[in-house]
Amino acid sequence: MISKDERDTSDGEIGIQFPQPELEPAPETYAESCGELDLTGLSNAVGYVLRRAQLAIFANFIRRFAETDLKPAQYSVLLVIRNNPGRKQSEIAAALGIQRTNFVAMLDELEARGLAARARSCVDRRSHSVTLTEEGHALLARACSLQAEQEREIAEILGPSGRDTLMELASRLTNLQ
Amino acid sequence: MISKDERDTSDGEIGIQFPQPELEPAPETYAESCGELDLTGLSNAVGYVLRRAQLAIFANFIRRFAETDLKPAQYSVLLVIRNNPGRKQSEIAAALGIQRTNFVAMLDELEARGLAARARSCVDRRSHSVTLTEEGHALLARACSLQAEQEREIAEILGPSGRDTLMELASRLTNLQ
DNA sequence: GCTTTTTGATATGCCCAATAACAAACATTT
DNA sequence: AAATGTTTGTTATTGGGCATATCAAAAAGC
Repeated sequence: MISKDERDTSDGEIGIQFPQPELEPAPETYAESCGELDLTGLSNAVGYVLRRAQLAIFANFIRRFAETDLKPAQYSVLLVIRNNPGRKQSEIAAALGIQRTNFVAMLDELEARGLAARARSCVDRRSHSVTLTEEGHALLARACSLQAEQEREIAEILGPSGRDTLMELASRLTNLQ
Repeated sequence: MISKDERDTSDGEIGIQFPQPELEPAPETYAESCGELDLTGLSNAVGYVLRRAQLAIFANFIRRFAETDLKPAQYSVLLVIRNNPGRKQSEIAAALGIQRTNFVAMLDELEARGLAARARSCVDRRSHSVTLTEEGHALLARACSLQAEQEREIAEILGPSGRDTLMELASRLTNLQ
């Protein structure tokens, strides 16, 4: 450890959890090798590659969805609400794999933006029936077409059958214990 | 919006950014439909499916790596350091797509745990050459074998060619703009 | 009636990522 | 050599995502 007294300061760039997909043979000498770094072991890791791909897609999503100011998570919430109107807050959250407790703030924001609405259930006065507002429907419609564009771009990169294959293979991994 | 005065309280379960991969036909009636929710649009989204898969792999990773107390990000850092010993702190960070600024704390912890070490470079007194300690090498060796096990499990699920295909397809997406 | 469970909510903490600002060391220019 | 600019590691701060513990109101079970 280097003492806190001998330190400097300045600043940054991107920032992702896992390395860039650039692979080069490893330097056999100890130190002063220049150029790209060796990423052996990472570029071979399925988790690493999938994460990189997923982050790229999300970044692309954010860019495409800038006009809607929707993040992937918000988009997914709106979608599920639209497809399951009137469901309980906790049901929507569970379907999304989001904890009830963390879903509160998400819904708060969507509600504050006038996209979704809570209503006390007549059947069970504890629960809230969640629905989309008209603005919610309108924005989601726009968002869906944006997402369709993204899917089209992805399909172009992977090829139609490539896309299907990727979806099928990735789906299998969801059941990993 | 429901007033803050009419509220209750309790608790949680899993919690992932995106919905579960269970798809069922959508309910055409407005409210009281029971059973699984309709996830149309999400289960068709490449980003969603990839994220679910990646999270499953990471969760599996955490479980497998419990004995090492290494998170995926830490494992990746140790790997890159081992493969590129003596490199500057900022080089390691950049290779991992981590910002210099966020890499400091990560390295701090690895150093505090005696797994990695910083050393002032003789060439450039600003920079720190990063290396693994002996314990770092030992732990990483163990970790690598754990990761190999995971890759084997994944290959079993995907089939040998399936794994290759997935890696190839996912890699292509990394270049999405 | 009493107890347990469900539901929405609050508070809090951790991890990861982004941004701004800084000081020391270097590099460049004149 | 002095002034200027850049790189490097660092701090501080912020925000998002996820987890946990706890709570009160309502409902369900006994």
